[in-house]
Amino acid sequence: MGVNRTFTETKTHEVTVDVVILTIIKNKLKVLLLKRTNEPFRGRWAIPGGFIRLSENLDDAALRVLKEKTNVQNIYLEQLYTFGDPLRYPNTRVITCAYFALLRAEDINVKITEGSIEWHSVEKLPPLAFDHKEIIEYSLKRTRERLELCPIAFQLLPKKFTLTELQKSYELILNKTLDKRNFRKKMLASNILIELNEFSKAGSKRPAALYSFDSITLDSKRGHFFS
Amino acid sequence: MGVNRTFTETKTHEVTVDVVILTIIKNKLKVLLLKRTNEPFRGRWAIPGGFIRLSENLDDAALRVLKEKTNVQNIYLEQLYTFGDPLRYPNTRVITCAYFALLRAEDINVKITEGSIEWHSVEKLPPLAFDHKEIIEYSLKRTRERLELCPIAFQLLPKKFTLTELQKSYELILNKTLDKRNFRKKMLASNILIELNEFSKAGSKRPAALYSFDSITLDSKRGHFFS
DNA sequence: CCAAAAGTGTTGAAACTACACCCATGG
DNA sequence: CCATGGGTGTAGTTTCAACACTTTTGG
Repeated sequence: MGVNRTFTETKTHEVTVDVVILTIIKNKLKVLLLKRTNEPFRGRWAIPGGFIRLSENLDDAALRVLKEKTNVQNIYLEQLYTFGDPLRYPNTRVITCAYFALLRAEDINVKITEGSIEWHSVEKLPPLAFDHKEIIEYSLKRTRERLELCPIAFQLLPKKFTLTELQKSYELILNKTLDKRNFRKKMLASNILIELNEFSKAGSKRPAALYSFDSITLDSKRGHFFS
Repeated sequence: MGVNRTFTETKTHEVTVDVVILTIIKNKLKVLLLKRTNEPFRGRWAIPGGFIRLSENLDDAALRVLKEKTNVQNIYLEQLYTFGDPLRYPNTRVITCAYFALLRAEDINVKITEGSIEWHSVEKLPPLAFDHKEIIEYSLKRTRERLELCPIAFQLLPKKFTLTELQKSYELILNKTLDKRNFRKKMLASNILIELNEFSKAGSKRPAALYSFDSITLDSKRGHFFS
């Protein structure tokens, strides 16, 4: 099959889950990377992953990996794609079922130990182990597609946020600037925002109105957004 | 993990590909099913599948399964989702990477041996092995989503087709009726159809204009349709 | 009083929906 | 000549893109 490595067909596959964990920190879209301590690719950065236990389903395996690394639950988690090129992993056949997760920086409950687990800006990734660059890029593409259908950007924002922050998160994900008036019009028209009667003054001069997401409306629209 | 079956953690997973093969026959959306000759689920209908060879990537494995059953190549084939519930397969842990394929009935080059390999209408499926009902339903959902973005319905039609046939294929996939004038307007405006100067008289009274797809335009729009 | 971000409306273009009748042919 | 499916256009609505100035506050 065009592969210049021989395999014993009696040998079996190994199966892992890998999770692309995305968040926004300081106005940058970031991905969580671990520095590998084992061969292969010892010393390279990689997205977190692990073997799937025989008794757990794939979503549970991804949640477990996520929880181990970030200690968060209850976030947006979606199966991304399964990568199974025979050469993606040296010497062994490892098929990985990749997931991606979006979470709020404020919810992350883990010590970022400089040098072994770090957030990296998605637009300047270090050299990565295996095919993890491809996996991260695909997760960004998928996130963009999702965002155009449903407002998953929530998942990246604090519970109370300004419209400018929401717009910034859209712009970071879609990697383009949006028109402020059109953006606000569309968001407010969608009826998924609750205007809190609170104001943020952080960083700005004029206080900005805070909003949160209407989880009830959102649930009722789930069928519409997520089909 | 909420599973009332015990597994030896040293045991390893098996990994298969399963392929949902869809076509249109006699104005019905059909899926290819095989009658299982082995346990488990001996005698039940199932979608074609097989183990992934250590030296082949997932797409190649799906293509191989497809070719074995239908002897066609060069069709629309897309990875669907990976199903890995520990209880989906009795006694063994089998993770399956599901694909779906769309193909023209006229291209299918295989003896449909009544009773062991058959086309079944998707709206009245027989009892199926494993989680194959779920897999088929998910493939229909995905096909609908794709169709709203790009005209993959081509893949189900003969090379020359009438606009009515094209509309019927949309209606079968989307499971709703469409307005004839709006449909034709939109299709013709998209510039992906070539009007052949030929006419079909099959089945109808007035001859209908035949069209084919403009593969050049289609390729150049691939970025637009498929992103 | 000035810098900086918040906030706000209108207009034109494009896309979509709804809707009803005549046409060409085979039998 | 009639039954059958093929073929066509318009008007109202909604959605989207483009675009610039005023307001509020902190310093």
